[in-house]
Amino acid sequence: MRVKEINLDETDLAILRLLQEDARITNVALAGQLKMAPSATLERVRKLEEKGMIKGYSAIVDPLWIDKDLLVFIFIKTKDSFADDKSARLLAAIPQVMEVHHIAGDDCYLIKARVSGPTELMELKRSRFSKISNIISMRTTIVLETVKESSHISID
Amino acid sequence: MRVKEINLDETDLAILRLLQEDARITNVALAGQLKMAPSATLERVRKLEEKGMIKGYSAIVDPLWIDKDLLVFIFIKTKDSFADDKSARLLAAIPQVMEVHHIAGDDCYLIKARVSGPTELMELKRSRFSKISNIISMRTTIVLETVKESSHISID
DNA sequence: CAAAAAACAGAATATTATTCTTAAAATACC
DNA sequence: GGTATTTTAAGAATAATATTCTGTTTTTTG
Repeated sequence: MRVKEINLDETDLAILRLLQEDARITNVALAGQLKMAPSATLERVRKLEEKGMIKGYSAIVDPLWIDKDLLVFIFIKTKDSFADDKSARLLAAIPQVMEVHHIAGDDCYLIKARVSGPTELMELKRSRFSKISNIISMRTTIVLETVKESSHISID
Repeated sequence: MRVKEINLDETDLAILRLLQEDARITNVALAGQLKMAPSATLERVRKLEEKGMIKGYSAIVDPLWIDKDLLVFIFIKTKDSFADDKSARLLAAIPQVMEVHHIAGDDCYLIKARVSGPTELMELKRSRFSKISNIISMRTTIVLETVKESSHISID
């Protein structure tokens, strides 16, 4: 069931595609790609931002350059009741934690985190995760190699 | 063992932080934040881009607005030899597939994908994944709720 | 230490962003 | 269907920023 009324037209979708590809494209270039006047595309982008369809813009930084070589996925089981996301919020507040998903199945949450290596990973678990009293168990999956890592959502 | 020589100074790191937060910040505002002249920050950003520390810039689109409500993580086991990433490349080429990680453990790959719902998920498995002959098994984890999803890497 | 390279600052120039106004298109209402 | 209203687009004018260039300062190298 649709939560949000879908009223994006094909031009809006094209704008989203182009901005996912290059958030720093000039408005003039964007207008050129869409065969529109710059003031019209500017207004469209403004609207997409204001209404929350575009939540922001981010630089894609190569993790190797900033000493964050190790990517891990951590499955966490907590004592939280289903209506309570206190642990999730605590997890989300940890800087190394990039993603917190409430998942179906035995475990409660799937965490994606980036650290510099095993040392920081152990420190993360000992000093940050273990402070969250509702955590019952943790299971870590180590990423050996990343073939694709994109925040790009495919727009039909 | 460091693969890349780390020679980013504190100003470079500050630039990366600011651009992760808002990729569309004007160079003038960036320079203002760093108490530098705009031409100096422009040159710095150019260099970070050229050398690959910044791989690009992306708009963060709210998936709900583009009918991609369902987020799944799929564990895939393949017959690939360790030196062969053919399946991974085929998986990475599928538009709905956002991430492909080679992981340690029983399964070979962890996939992150976004689809509109169970129907598209089944279609993805039947029509795209099953075309990859080396896939032995698939195990899907459904995300019920996302508490945090950021591409933001914490820079110390 | 001297020379070379890298980084910075500031001015000038080019380009783009933004605002405003008007026109056109789409939607809503009767 | 016709009319009124709203939304969207286009284009001109203005403001702001991006970019280039030059000279100076700082850092690195031998």
